[in-house]
Amino acid sequence: MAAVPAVRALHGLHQSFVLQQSFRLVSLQLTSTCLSRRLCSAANGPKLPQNPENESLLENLNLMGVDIRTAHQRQPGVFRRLFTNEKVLAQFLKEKGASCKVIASIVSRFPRSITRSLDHLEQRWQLWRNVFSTDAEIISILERSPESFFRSSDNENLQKNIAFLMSLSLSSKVFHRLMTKAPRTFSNSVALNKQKVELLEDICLQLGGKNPQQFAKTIITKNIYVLIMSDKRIQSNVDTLKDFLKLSDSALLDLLEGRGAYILDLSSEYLKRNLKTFEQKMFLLGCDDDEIKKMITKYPEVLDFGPTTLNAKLDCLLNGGITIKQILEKPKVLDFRVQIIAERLEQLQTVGYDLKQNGIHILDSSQKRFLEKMNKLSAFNRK
DNA sequence: CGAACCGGGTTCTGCCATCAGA
DNA sequence: TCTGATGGCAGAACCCGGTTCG
Repeated sequence: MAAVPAVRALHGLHQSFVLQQSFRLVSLQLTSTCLSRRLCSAANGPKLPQNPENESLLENLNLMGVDIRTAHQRQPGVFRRLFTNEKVLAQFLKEKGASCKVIASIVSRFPRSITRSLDHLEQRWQLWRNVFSTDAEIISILERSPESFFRSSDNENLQKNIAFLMSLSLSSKVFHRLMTKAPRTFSNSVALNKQKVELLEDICLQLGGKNPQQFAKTIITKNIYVLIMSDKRIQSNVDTLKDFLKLSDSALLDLLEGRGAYILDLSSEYLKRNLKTFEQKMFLLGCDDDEIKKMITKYPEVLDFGPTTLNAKLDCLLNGGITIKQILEKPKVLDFRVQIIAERLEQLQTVGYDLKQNGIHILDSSQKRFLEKMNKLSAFNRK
């Protein structure tokens, strides 16, 4: 991971950006004008009330290998524009190392990308390059999610966002991850991001926390997706956990700052539904309210399993001779997928491993560790 | 030394609704 | 009335290994 000296690089960003802007404006305007004369497509005649589609644009997109049907379906308005920059965009991305196939895919999925000017593209790219050390990293994000890069035309907002998110003093590693894995965060308006951070701080204060800034930082560090989730969802999930678990404020705060942060971004209805089915299943298995709550507090990720997955895992363990009590004590054995749990149970049986006596912790180990253990057990059996 | 604890890494877009401005 | 910009939504687990404990 080229985690880039993001912090360092971005420190001087503001000053250099202002300077760059005034300098670049002159040179880029020239380039842009020249390029646009040569490369922009233009429809015949002025804009008509019927908004006819731009023929030369269609031709260009076809040549580029763009999936016109998809593009048309997604943003039909683009096709009626008099001026578009598809050739400029293609050239620009090509210079950054994107293949023709990737460019076609980007335009197919987010046609509005072809409305951006060269000047705009260069500014935006530069802002991203202050976080990433190579063009290739940015291209791979663009390929994955063209919308994240292109949806907003507001470079100033992007710059402000970077500055704001930097001000949260996230580690450079986390910042890099945020921009790589949740690039949408950076096309939110700064106001929205601020509002989301404030929400996290408020939740902390409501629960009697003393350091709201640190709390927000911890939550974002553990779950980089919280900033692209609605306030409604985050608040609802906090409320759901609070209502169900009936924890003290400080215990809930601990939970959220710990593993609980990972389930904050779940769809709130999904979380509620899983909570309900989990509760029902555990009641059926003879657990009481207290045990169920303890298990969730210990291992909140259990709420990330849909009913099918949850039941399959529990049944697999129970059929393998493990008691529900053992699972309550060590819920992390549910971490691995059913297939692995089943395979391990079978392997353990062949070497005569006594799960009742030795405990079930062995199921919660990496493949490497499990294999090592199995080898030892087999060797021991041969003696 | 092995067991147990603990936390970290991966992963998240593509579509829809709404609103403001042209 | 059309378009672009923006916010929000659904969807849904798994694996690894460092460190501490006994």
